[in-house]
Amino acid sequence: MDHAADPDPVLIRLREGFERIALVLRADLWAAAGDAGLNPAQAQVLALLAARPAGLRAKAIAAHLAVSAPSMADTLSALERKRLLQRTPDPADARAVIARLTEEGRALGRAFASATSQVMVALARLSPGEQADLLLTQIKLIRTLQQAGAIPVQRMCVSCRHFRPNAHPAEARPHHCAFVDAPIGTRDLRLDCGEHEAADPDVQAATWTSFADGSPPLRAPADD
Amino acid sequence: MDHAADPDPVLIRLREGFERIALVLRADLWAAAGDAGLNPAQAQVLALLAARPAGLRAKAIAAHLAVSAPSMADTLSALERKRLLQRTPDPADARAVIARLTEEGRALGRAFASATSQVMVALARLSPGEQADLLLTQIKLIRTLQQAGAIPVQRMCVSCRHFRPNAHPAEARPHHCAFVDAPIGTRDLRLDCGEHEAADPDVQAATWTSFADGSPPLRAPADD
DNA sequence: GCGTTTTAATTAGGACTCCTAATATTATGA
DNA sequence: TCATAATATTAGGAGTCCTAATTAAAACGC
Repeated sequence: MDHAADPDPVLIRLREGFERIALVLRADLWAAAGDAGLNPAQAQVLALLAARPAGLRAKAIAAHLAVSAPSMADTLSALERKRLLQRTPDPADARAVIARLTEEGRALGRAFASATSQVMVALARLSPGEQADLLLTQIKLIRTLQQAGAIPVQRMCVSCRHFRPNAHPAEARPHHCAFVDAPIGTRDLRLDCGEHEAADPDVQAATWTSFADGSPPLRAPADD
Repeated sequence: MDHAADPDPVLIRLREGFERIALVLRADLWAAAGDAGLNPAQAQVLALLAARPAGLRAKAIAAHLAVSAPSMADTLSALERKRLLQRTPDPADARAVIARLTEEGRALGRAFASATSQVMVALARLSPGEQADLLLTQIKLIRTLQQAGAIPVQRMCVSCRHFRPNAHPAEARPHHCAFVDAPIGTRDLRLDCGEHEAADPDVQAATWTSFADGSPPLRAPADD
């Protein structure tokens, strides 16, 4: 397998930690989904699409949930059979289909997305500062994974054109969202915001530098 | 579902972050397992048992991987068919079965447990301090989940009778492992140590207090 | 403009996970 | 001792998940 230079042991431990937590997440998902007569794969699709009123292409859903397109076709068929989802042809591309939730599906998806789980109960016992640090670390990891092509582009604040890092230096909520025109702190940063609009690559890079370094914004705040 | 008082939004975001990372972990596992003609469930069993030379009961394996006993029986049968694992009756309890890896299974399991993954590549880009903080946070979460009964007891340093928190205050590696008789830093803390021996509950509680607060050890270091 | 290549989705086929319920067997305890 | 609990497995069934092959539409090259 990979005998070329064993990796730093701390990396293995951190991966193990994530794996342990992932097992609990999966168990939580079985519990929540099972109550509704579904399984984790179906629940994940509902939770994902609940935040996407316009729907998503089958291929994009597969990419977001890290399964193959045929696997996703199976799951979409199961959900359509259960009247929780509809597939319609994409007007912009006759090959593609767009999957949207029905009303019932949307209600279920929202419930899955906001349901309390055992992992959240454990997270609640961390201090607010630890929660903020953890969120920041997750954002860094997700950004790296995204840049490596391991996951599709996420709708995070840090890549949004409405995001103004360190617009209010030295305050508890140093950043700013120009869309809602409100200050935001580290704990408020979204991983999947419905209002996200990707900034230009150059702006994204500059925004990230400012965000990560705590330095003042590098660009004129006039493009909104 | 759970309409009683929506949870703190930051908890949902943190769970989402873990979910994103969990998807990558699963994809990594498919990739590694697929190369060996296995699937994630089988690879997880091999990785778990590779660290348990004495083997583990079927029920315990199921608990560790958060699946039902019949599901685990399926997976164990698949692995036995592939000659990667053997089931033998437990001499201490004629109802129980102990699963052990064959030589081939052990080699594969070790490879899975130490293989580099996309998540580890991303983790490597964090600073050493961030890695230490993240590991500490994971330990806190895992400990809480363990106390809540969401996961079985783990073989972590912080619950081991050989662990001496803050034995070397104000040093880079403040803790100490009496088994290997060496100082250990936060980054060295194990989540699953083969030499783990559970300390008495009272001692565990005192150890945790000292560890989490950074205060000196509360007990006489004479029980080893 | 028209063939070639690429892309999106699905079907086909098969291994296997995962569940609940039921069963056999052994341990535990009133 | 006899009922209860615990361990594992079998039975049955839904559904995930893969790769390979297929259909159809879009994009590209010249």
